[in-house]
Amino acid sequence: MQVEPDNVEGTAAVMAQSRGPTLAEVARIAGVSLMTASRAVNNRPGVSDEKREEILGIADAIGYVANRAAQKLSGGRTHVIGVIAQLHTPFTSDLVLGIGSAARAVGHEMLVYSLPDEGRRPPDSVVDLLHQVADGVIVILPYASDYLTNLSRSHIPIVTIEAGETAEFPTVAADNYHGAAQAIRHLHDLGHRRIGFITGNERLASARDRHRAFVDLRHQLGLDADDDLVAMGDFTQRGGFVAAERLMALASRPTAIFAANDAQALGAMTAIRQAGLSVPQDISLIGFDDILLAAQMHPPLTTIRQPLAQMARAAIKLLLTLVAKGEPPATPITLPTQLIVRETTAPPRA
Amino acid sequence: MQVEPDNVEGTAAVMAQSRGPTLAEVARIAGVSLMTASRAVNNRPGVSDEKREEILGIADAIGYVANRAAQKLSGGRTHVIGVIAQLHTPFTSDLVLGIGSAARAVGHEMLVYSLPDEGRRPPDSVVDLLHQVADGVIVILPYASDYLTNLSRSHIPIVTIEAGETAEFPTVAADNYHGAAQAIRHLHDLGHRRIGFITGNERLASARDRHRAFVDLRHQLGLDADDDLVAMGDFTQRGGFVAAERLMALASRPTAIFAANDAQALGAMTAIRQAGLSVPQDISLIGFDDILLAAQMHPPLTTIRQPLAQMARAAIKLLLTLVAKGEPPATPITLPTQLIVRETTAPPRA
DNA sequence: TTGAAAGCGCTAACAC
DNA sequence: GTGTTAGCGCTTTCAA
Repeated sequence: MQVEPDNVEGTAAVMAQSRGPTLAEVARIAGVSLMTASRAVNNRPGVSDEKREEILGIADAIGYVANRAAQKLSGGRTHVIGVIAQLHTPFTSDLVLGIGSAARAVGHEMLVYSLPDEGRRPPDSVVDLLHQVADGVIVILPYASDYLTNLSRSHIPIVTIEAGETAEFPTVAADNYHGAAQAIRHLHDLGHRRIGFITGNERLASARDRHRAFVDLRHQLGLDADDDLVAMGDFTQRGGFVAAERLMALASRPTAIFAANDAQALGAMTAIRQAGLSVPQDISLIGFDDILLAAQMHPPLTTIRQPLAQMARAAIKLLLTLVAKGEPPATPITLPTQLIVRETTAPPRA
Repeated sequence: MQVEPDNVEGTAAVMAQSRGPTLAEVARIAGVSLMTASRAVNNRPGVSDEKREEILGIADAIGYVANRAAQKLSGGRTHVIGVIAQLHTPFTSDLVLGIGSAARAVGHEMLVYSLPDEGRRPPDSVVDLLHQVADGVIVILPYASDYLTNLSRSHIPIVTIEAGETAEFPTVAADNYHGAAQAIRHLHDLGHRRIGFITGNERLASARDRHRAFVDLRHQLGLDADDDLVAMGDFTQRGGFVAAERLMALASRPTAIFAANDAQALGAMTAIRQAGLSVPQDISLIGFDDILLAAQMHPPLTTIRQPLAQMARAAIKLLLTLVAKGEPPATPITLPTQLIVRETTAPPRA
């Protein structure tokens, strides 16, 4: 059952190229030059309205579909945007969907390259691959990987979502610091004074910002500040599980836990239950992201919502501007978060 | 905050084309012709071993990356395969990841087009778009959409996973009939005699096969056969919720429910709980697919596993063969399923 | 085993 | 407003 590509290709024979109608045909039928047809089809100036309409009609009639490979090759715009993301991660894949909608809303299509699992090194040329068909690329930084360094070589229009170690590219992100602050304040308002924190993958700025907010707020609000209350996570569900286990094993357990993202909150939920406790009666739990799943858990998860749709739109806008003007990266765009209170947080036991 | 693409493009100015090294450069440095370089790089016969190695070395040294758009345009192979799928659906997105791995395992890359939500009509030209860069396309049929009809026009190498209404393309699928039979047998073995069924979206062959198995087995095993016990679903979580609500409202409730997929089982779980019952004490629940989430639910879901990795490999193999030989579609490939017993099934209450 | 010529479908640049 | 020319980077012929 092993596929042997070389073998298969060795037999290459028929190669159904099946090319459809081309611009040349449209032009021929319309009795105009290639360029006039091109201008009409691409909605550009330089064609009389009547001719334009006629050409468009013909194109539609014979089912003309622009060949993006050819457009790209000749230096044109394809109206395709590429996205590089790790589809395994819930927040990331939700975000990809949002980018797709945002792209379509402005007349572009989206093509996605799914980064392989961690550990397997992503091919260096992925950005090139996407750029060979897309006008620009949006990179949703993976939870782990020094991927950005590879990217910085290429001079391709790139926008990142969630900055990593370095910030060499135009970036869109949620206000992670204030979002995390919202979470802590919510727990504090409910009466919690002993709050545990599960960190994210601190190679990402988002994780570091959330951590920083936790430390700052804990101090500002005068909460218990044992080092034990901070457990290292990595943004994965498994990481959240392990970290929460450690928190549960503490002599003096926290009455609430803030997980740096929803995936970890999910893992924490399992650990809490395995310790024979229940949420929110024994332990309150709050996450970050508001992934689709958060509302569907039992009980539904209280969390900090990242403005996914807004982030997607902002990233697209940034990218399109970059593609068009080749402008230097503006300052990072930061979007506000929102506290979503569901059923995993409650006042602490008396 | 609205993006106006035309506006943006109007300002087009710099357009950083940033092209990297080309084959021509490799050839020039190596002191050979373009064709020799091409043959060497593509691992094809017609080049002496020493020349080949030298050329490969140079290509590597100057960071040559093949331009797939150009390859495609001139009728060559790009070693990219395209996937069209609805990323919203858990099983589908799991499968996409599997296809990615399978593709990489045989030296190909995968590019994904995510079909927009139902209701919004997918652009007809998506297959063309993908085919303009990929050698062939794998279509994971969406839970709803007469998408296939649009596809049949194009003469592009296409393999589908999960057949829909028609079966015009080479297809890979799990053995839905026997998988569903496994589910019913499992419940029967536990002692259940009154089993509810939540159908899938019956526009897909997979849903119809599972339904057929339910009806057949129910008869063979002499189970209760009220019409009420079959509730229509659509493969979505919401659909499962609504269908289960109906089953819960029955005067004579089933003691077990078979949901045609895991997403619906998730929805059913919520409905069962809202009816004040618990799984599996009051009602046993079994799903189909074994999505990643199934094992992470509380309690973990008993289900029928589709052989995802195998399906992915088979689809890739089929596609590559099709691309190379242009052979007529072989008979559909059917892969066996597996019963995964977790914690949502138990003997009925005495 | 190697190379030269032609062209894939399109657009930028420059005519008119 | 319209057309012509050239060429993107590669691979297919076909010839040596």
